[in-house]
Amino acid sequence: MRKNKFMRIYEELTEKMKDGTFQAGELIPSENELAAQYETSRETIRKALTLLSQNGYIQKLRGKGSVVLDTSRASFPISGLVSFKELADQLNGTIHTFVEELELIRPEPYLQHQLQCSSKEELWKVIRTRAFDGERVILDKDFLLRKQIPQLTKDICEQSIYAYIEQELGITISFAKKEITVEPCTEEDCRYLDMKDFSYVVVVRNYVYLDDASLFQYTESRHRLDKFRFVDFARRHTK
Amino acid sequence: MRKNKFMRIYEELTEKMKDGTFQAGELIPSENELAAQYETSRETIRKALTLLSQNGYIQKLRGKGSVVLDTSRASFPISGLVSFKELADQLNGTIHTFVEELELIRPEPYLQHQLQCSSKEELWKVIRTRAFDGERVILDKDFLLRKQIPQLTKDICEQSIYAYIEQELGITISFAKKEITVEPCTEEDCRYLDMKDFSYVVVVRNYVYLDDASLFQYTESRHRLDKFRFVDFARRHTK
DNA sequence: CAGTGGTCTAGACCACAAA
DNA sequence: TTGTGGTCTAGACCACTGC
Repeated sequence: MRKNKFMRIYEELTEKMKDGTFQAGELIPSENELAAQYETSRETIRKALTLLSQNGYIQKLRGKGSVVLDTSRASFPISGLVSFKELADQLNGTIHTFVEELELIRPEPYLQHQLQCSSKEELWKVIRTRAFDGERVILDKDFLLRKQIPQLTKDICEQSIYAYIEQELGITISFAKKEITVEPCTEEDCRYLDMKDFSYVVVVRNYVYLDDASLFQYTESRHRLDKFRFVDFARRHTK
Repeated sequence: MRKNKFMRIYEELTEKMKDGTFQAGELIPSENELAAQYETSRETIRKALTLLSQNGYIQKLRGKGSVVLDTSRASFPISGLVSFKELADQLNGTIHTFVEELELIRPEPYLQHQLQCSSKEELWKVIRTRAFDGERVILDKDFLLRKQIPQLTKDICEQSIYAYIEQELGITISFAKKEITVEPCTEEDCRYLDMKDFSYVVVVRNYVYLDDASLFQYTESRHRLDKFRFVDFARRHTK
């Protein structure tokens, strides 16, 4: 057995919701029934169902059962840790990524603060633009610690840095903090983006942490106003 | 005993992180130690620690322990389900809420779609503006189903609809979906807000669901560009 | 090696919903 | 009353960390 049991059950159940075995609005089998079906304990089933609930697939109702939620209606990126590539895959229009800059730098004070590192640390600085249907509307500025990512190439940046880090290097991203504001556009925005008459950009600042709780990437994603969209699915944990 | 044991432990531990008993960067006692201290089973301790981890207080490290994260740096609203009142309590400036409209309506097609209700359903329509330091910068439009909220008064709307619903009516809000976009301002925005020269607003659409998975509130919160800020803390559940 | 967190089990009792 | 999900227990074995 390669995977955790509860994860396997989680995946089998999501499959059944996608292929229509379980329809939105219906109840799935009870925890006891599932425990019997999968020949496991109820706590293990509960772990799988908790995951389903946290990811918006079901809603547990005490005394009644677990109802399947309508996920088709929303197609929300589940809980916001979504890379550009994943997003692009979901869309139709023609999308291109241009690597504008790729170099090693020493951080100035602003970056030292954002990345909580010293001025001696070497940093990868990657600037990319994203074009939808020929218009450059997103400017992505990534800063990564050299000590964790020894090598970075233009090719990798054109694909997905994220995928490279996780799949090739085997580094696991654990959590991220996002901050969204709207700010006047800078000279840099005007240089790289097709700003039209817009004089503001939506700035998404992303702080990415690893499994060992160390901060390792700071990303600034700057979007032209009219092309920005963010979806979030928030579930209550604490009463 | 009024509360769940794991919730009591969760709260005691958050206390210790706030009052400095546990410092950021340090390890908290191991699960076995905590189980002994609190005279409970390890699984119950694990439930409390899982909550702490999901809410950004600690990071669990296999083989090592659980380290306390630095929450002071961010002061993020935990996972995005934050009412205006909670936010206001955290800020310093003078803040006022004005109830501009409060009435019962029948939904037009757009609202029928957003709330998934029929045209015969009665709806509360509440329009409020929020002023920071004398400037009206947020326009909140709330739509609630009459059948769930029989009575609504100007007083309640001036305080917190959210608090009224949860505390007075005993209805529990379970989860919410958020959508953030930037849109040209409408005539309504100009009428109610001090728009200055801004011709766009940040629109946050909120779909609020109850414990029984029924949609019950649709809220549109419209912010002047320069006063908008959103913070999100996303943790990875699925591998 | 000992200690950590991650998973899993087979029970138990509870609060709640529906018939 | 029966069946549901929610909580809790006292064990067990595993994978990983650090010494």
